[in-house]
Amino acid sequence: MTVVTRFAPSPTGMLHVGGVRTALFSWLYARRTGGKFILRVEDTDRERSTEEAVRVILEGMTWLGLAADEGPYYQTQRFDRYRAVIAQMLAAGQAYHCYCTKEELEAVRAEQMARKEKPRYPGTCRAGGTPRAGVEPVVRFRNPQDGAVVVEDLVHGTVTFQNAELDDLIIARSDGTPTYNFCVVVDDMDMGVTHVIRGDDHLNNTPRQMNMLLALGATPPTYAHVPMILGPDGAKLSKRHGAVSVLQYEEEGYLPDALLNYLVRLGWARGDQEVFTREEMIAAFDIRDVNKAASAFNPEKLLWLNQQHMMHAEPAALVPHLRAQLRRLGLDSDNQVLLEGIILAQRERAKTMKEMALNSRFFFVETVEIDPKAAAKHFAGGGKETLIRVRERLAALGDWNAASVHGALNALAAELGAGLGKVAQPVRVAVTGTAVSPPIDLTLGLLGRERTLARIDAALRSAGGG
RNA sequence: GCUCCCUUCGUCUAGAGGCCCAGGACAUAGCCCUCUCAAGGCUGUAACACGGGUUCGAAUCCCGUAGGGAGCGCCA
Repeated sequence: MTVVTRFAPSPTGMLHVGGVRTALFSWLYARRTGGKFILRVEDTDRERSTEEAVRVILEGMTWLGLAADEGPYYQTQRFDRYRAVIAQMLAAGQAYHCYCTKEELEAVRAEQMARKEKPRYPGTCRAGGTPRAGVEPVVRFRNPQDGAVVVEDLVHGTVTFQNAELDDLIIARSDGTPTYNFCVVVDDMDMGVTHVIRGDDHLNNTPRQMNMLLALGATPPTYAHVPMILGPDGAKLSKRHGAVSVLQYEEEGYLPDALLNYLVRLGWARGDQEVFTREEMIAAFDIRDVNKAASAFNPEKLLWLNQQHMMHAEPAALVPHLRAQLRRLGLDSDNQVLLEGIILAQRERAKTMKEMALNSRFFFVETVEIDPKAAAKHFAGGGKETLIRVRERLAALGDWNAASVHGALNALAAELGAGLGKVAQPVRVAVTGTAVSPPIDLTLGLLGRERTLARIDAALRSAGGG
């Protein structure tokens, strides 16, 4: 049997890392087993669903490279089908009309709570409700009253629910629209979903859904309820910490593969391996190995992993990411050699592509502004004189590349009887404006002779007569 | 309140009765390397929630307790 998984987000909020991780698990499981991955947008709550949220879901999935084999389906486009199934269940006696009003039910609930009982529908209309003037009935599913439902969950193991604990849930509102638990059941059945991978906040819904599936003559899928992701402080993920749109990670300069790698390791591991390529993840992942406990989102580790991916990636593959970040700064270049050179020089000193772009601005601007503190430290005490001599040597260089620059600076340092630092720092400040940059030879090699000399001249002028 | 779920270093995790006075990673501290910053290497601090069992032997099995979470909606 071919595995069919699905990701079914509801567009009532931003797609955040929690949703992305369940999507990732579903996608990985499908890829791993050679199955099919479906995207389904659960937009039956028309008041809270937004176009914007749908857009983030679609763009986010694309950015992450979690392509769906089928879909996106929209539940709002399947209302006819839901209505037909409801009619069928009504006719078969598997569902019934309930004329109780919200007010009455709320009163009952309050009493039950006062008596410290589990609030539940008392079954007033189960034996046959009486139509009342002015009351549009809802439709309830006739849940079995005896026996138990056993969920063989792939991550939690066997979980048993007594039917006596379950009441008759509403599957259609008084305005005729179907409710969530019912739509899920019909969709999973119609779409041939074999494995439902979702957040464990749905574990309690599972027995009801299974009962409906059974009533409809369908075989319930296999379930896997994965733990939630907590904020960095261990509290539930909310807008206040961590729960930002996935697209925000793109803006911040994270690589999709790094985010995915981080997320897959939240609740799952294979021995001691930390860094996974997409292919390695697919080859190693099994939903059965996912942990049961919730885990806290750790931004520092994500940062570390992002850098790991930056360092392991082909420089050419990072060029589009660098350019995208440069454009955000109002800079750009199509010089492939320069861009790849910068990536090679900067990737071990930046944790995100955004940071890399920020640190590389001096390669793309005409003139740099020199940090006064850096100037004070490195142009004083002979620094300026050193700079003059460096300029002479560099101007006289035949070939201009990292190796020749390296040779010239080293030779000068040796002649001065000083460490390379004495020579490199003044130059670094002059050409980059700060005391921090990639190795000086690489930096000058990429910058080019013209700009290097011009910046040294400018620095010399600004350093004045002192 | 009731039902269901969960519990190894600050964080993510390895661990499926002896290999564990608990291993790796992030973070953190120190050292090394070094033209700056990094990256990298080495070393350190740091955990089996608690209490009972079962067993020759338990982080691993069982039962409680505590703590956390979810559900109990004409939300998804």
